[in-house]
Order: sequence, then C-alpha cells, then structure tokens
Amino acid sequence: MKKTIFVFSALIISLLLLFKLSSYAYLSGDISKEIVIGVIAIVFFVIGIYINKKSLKKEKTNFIDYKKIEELGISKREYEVLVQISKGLSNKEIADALFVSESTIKTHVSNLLVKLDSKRRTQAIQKAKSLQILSI
Amino acid sequence: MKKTIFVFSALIISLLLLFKLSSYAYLSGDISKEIVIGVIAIVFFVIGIYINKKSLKKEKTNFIDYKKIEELGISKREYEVLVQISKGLSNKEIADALFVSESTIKTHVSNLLVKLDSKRRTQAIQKAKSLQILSI
DNA sequence: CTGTTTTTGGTACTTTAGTATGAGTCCCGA
DNA sequence: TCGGGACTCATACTAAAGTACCAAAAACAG
Repeated sequence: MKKTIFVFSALIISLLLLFKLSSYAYLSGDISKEIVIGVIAIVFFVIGIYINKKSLKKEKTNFIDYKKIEELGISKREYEVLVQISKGLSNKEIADALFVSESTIKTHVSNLLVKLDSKRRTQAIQKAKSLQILSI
Repeated sequence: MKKTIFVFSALIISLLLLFKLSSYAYLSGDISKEIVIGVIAIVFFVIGIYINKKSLKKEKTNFIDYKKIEELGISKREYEVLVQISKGLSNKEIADALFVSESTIKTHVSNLLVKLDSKRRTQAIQKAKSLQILSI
C-alpha cells in the first residue's frame, strides 16, 4: 500500500516536471518538439516496465496455502516429513534429520499418503505441489 | 524474434503518430500542450507494461535445458521415463504408458539414477528440476 | 556393410517403501 | 481429571524399487 502511494506520487511529479520541461523548451525554442516527446515517451515507457515488474513479483512468489494444509488435516510433524520427502530423502534420512526412528517416519508417511490421496511418495509430492502446500 | 520486430515497429509507428498529433495540436491551437503530453505519457506507459508482460512470460515459461540432457548422456527414452517418474507414476504404470515391460523401465530408471547421481527416484526428480531438465 | 549406441527384456537378489496393528507418552481443552 | 489428538515406536508383513549381469534386436552413423 505504501509502495503504491509512493509510485503514484512519483508518477505525478514526473508528469509535472515534464509539463515544466515542455514549457521551457517552447519558450527557449532551441529544443525541438520531437525531443520533448521522445523524452516523455521513454520516461513513461520505463515507468510502465518498472511498475509491472513490481506487481508481477508479488504474483510470482508462490506462497504456501496453509488453509489447505489444515483442511486436509495434515499435522505439523507430518508436514515436516512431507517437506523432507519432496527434497528426495529416504525414510531413514528423514528419521535422522528429525531425530526420530524410521518407524515414526513410516507412520507419518502412511498418514500423509491417505490424506493426500496418493499411493506413492512421488505422487504425494506432485499432489502437494498442485495443491500449493509445497513450494514449486 | 518476429514478435520483437513487430513490437518495435508498433513502437516507432506510434511515436511517429504522436509527432503528427502534436503538430496538428499546435497548428490548430485548441488542444493544450498538457493534454498532448498526457496522452503520450499514458500511451507509452501502457506500451511499457505490455512489453514487460510479454518478456516476462518467456522468462516464466521454464524452458528445458536440452543441452544439459545431452551432456548427461540421457537418451530419448530415458528422458520419457524421467518425465513419467516426475508425474508420480510407478514403474508398472510407466511400463503400461510406454507399452514396454516393467523390466525395461527398471533398466531405464537404474541408468537415470546413475546419470543424475541419485539414489532414489524422488532425489532424481529434485536434481532434474534443479538442473532445469524438467519443468518445475 | 560394420561397429556402436539405444532400446528392449529377463532372472535373481537386496533394499526401501508402505500397510496393519497395537501401544505408550504428552499435551490441551472441556 | 478425563478424553482425544498428536507424536512416538515396534513388529510383522507385502509390495515396490533398485542393483547386477546378461543378451538380443533395432536404430544409426561412418
């Protein structure tokens, strides 16, 4: 919100500056109209690109749908396991990373597969990403 | 490439049109300089946004690094298998999809794991995506 | 046409993954 | 304090996944 106000302020200021520039240009008469128009065009062209880039960055940031996670009944620990699975770790490796036994991880994985309606961990990864509960 | 030429042609044409518009405006004298400048600003602002959007689409479309695939010595058939793996299919399902036996898929997968320096298919998926040989 | 790579497939085996079931601990809200 | 959910772990399976080794077509380049 603050950024939007800043950007629009900058826009108005640059517009006013251009009005002034054009006035001086016509008064002195040594700057052709074409140059003034060219400058205006370039300035607003750049402003257009800048604003667009800023707004697109927010869209691009694939944020995680925490509501969906809750909706599916995936617990905190289960989600941690899911993240590790998506990194390509084995059950044993996940167990070591989370300081629990492999049995525990197997239980978590089994529950995850049911909750994500999947038959394999690879399928679970796919589904989780399509549901936006894992960053792509 | 064709699009780039088209866009720049459009840019030049619109610039020339604005030159003409400004000439008429000053001749007739009933259109203020401010309006002309405003129109120019808005037009190029929009053009800037448009071009940026187009160029970002290409960036966003995560294209596949075919050179890398060749570099790793991954054959055509192996790559097909890799794509199926990333979709979360089992060896049997891949075999059915590609009309070959499960043994063949196992061979391909085994070769893929060596070429992608991975121990598991989940790890292979991760690696392939980080190497940009699979769309994210 | 010949040598090489790719693709296919099999057998036999080891290792992970996943299921089913039961059970103990801990924490939190009613 | 009592029940329930979350987390932990174990055993005993079954089912996939992955390895190793071999071998024969098929495609392909020189």
